[in-house]
Amino acid sequence: MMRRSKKERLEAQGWRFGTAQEFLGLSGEETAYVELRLRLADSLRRRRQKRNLSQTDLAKLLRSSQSRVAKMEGGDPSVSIDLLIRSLLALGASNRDLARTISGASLPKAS
Amino acid sequence: MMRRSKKERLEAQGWRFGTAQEFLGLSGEETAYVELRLRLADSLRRRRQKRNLSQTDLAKLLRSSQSRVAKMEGGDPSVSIDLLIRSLLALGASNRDLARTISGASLPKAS
DNA sequence: TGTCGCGATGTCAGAACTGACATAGTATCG
DNA sequence: CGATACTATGTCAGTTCTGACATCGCGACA
Repeated sequence: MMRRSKKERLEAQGWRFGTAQEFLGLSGEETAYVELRLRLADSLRRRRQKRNLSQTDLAKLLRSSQSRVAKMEGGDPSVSIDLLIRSLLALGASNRDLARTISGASLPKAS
Repeated sequence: MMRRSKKERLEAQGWRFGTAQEFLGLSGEETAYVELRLRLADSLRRRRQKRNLSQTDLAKLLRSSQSRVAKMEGGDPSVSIDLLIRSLLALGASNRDLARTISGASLPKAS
């Protein structure tokens, strides 16, 4: 499939945010996908922290595990967007919230 | 996991749109998830049709199969949001487009 | 120093998803 | 009536994702 290129792996786990096309040639569609993942990941971490939950707490809430939460927040390529979205919803995000995050409004002022 | 309840199956494949909480008791989070899937599915079909592509054409474009495209558009529970999003991106949707779709702006005037 | 809480990373068995194939149901056109 | 084009549905082997577990690093605190 088109999924899971070495490029993406690098991009996603190397460093979280670089905003853009970076130095490797990804098609617009691929960058959009990667950025989407990272935005959701960021949003998840933020929501969790705002609630003063540890990753372990959140894991319990999601019926998942601390390690997976860490991977979600870290933008690990082994995490699907599905899982990110379900987690955000579980944290009380609305569809509108998701939309905001996805379109890039989620990083208004970093920490 | 929280995924794939019989309810969802029914909801998702029974009939496409009912807009709301329907008669089965889904939590807000669950409905949001289901609606999200359906919105993306609808959006995909619309984009494909706007381009005058058959499901087979789109399948080729996505390097997938006609049957999977049919399932994507039909909101089949066996299709992940991941795949829907990747497909929409492949059809040229931007993150902003996705956001619009997700927040519900995607059904302005049906067919 | 020890240990406690928190987060990151690697691994793996089991669950979920995917492409492909077969097949069936429509509608349109000679 | 075929034949053709398009979509829907079921199945399944191969791939990907997921939860759980183990382990490591780091800072705080006594």
